[in-house]
Amino acid sequence: MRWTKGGGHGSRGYHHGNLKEALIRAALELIAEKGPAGFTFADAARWAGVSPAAPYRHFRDRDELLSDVALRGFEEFERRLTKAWDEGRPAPFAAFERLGKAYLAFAREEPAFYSAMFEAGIPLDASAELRAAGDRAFGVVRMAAEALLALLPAANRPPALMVALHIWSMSHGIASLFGRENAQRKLPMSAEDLLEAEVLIYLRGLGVPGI
Amino acid sequence: MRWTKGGGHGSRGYHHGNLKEALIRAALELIAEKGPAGFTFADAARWAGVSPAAPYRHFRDRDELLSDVALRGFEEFERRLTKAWDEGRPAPFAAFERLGKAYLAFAREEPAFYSAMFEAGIPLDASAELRAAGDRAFGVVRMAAEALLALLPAANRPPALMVALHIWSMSHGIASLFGRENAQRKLPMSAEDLLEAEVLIYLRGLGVPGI
DNA sequence: GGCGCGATGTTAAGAACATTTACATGCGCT
DNA sequence: AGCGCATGTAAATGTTCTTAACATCGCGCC
Repeated sequence: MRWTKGGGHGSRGYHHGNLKEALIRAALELIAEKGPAGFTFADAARWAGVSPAAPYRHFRDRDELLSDVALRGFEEFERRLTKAWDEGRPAPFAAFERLGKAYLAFAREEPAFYSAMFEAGIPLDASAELRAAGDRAFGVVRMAAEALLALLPAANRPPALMVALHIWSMSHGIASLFGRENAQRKLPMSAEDLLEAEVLIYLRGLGVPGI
Repeated sequence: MRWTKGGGHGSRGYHHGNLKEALIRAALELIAEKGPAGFTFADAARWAGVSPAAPYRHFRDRDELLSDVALRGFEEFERRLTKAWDEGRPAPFAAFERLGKAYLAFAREEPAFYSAMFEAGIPLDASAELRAAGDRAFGVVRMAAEALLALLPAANRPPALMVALHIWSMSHGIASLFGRENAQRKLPMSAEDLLEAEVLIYLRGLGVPGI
């Protein structure tokens, strides 16, 4: 019946055809509904329409499923950050602002991915793949930091790694405190504006020209 | 037998004497060991030496227990931040640095509290008490921000609330990404140094004199 | 002093979940 | 055609969640 490609979905036979993908989608649905702790292996199986034992053919346990979700999350995250950065066009500073907005947009639009990536307690080195994907995503921010620092005179140019970590921490702090529905606190401004102002002040502190 | 005060602990009769406190301590132990998702109501009961049904006399469900833990966490957090700030002595800037270090120290020394407060998915308005405690803790940062901004000429003085939110987001970002054992990433410097540098650059961007 | 009541714990029981084992199915390859 | 491996099911076991019925204790009141 070829589920893998083709889109149609009807009754199925003994075999599902693409259970692994279906389980990952189920996890995303369920995490989005009730948080990373709010879904069980059995839930995912039910959602996919298979028996409670079926998931064990694809994942050792719930954590491995979550880890796989996190992996795909980092990959999508990297795609979005890369697209937002767009190699620094038309100017590093404008691209940098897009990067921050993309970070927040990802947290808001893909809360299930974000939860699995940062809040589910999955250690980043659960697998080499996961760490590599996380590193690639961070690499985008680091590259952006380098491009921005190139605008500074070499004399007072701080380490790009440090600046990237700073930017990441600001974005992550705002996203996890104020970025989503279950935000911790009402704000007098949008999370986007709050982050933009924060980054702006920070860059002024670095002495980036034109700010 | 007076458990409530007295410290001694021996065999107990039918009643525990102070089960609610014991359950909260149990939750802290277990969260510290295995993360906020890594303990069950039954675990806590076992740890306290009572039957699995006993906790229901004190908490509606697991979330109410976690919420109580978070409440105490915010209270302790506020105490520590207040002590670190020490009314801005000897100078606002030095006190501000202590505040940041106290934030990270709390996340590192009380990971169970920190998890319950920020990562367990307990909404801040689970109870009015919880929100109030959270607001009081944030109030310390806000007060510190106001004191710092007083050093600026009134003309270019940004809103204290915004600055406090910025500081909070930096601290929280660093604490949750790099602050603890299960940190997401190896760092070329300590989390404390990373945060101090970040705040310094930010304050320079604000134009705080003497930085 | 004894009675009774409310608070606090226990036992017991049913449902849901996790996890393993033995079994069933069917796709793909020769 | 038929063999073999991957994939799914069924059933069984142990754990947890949650409620309901019962037990015990502390404490106020007469």
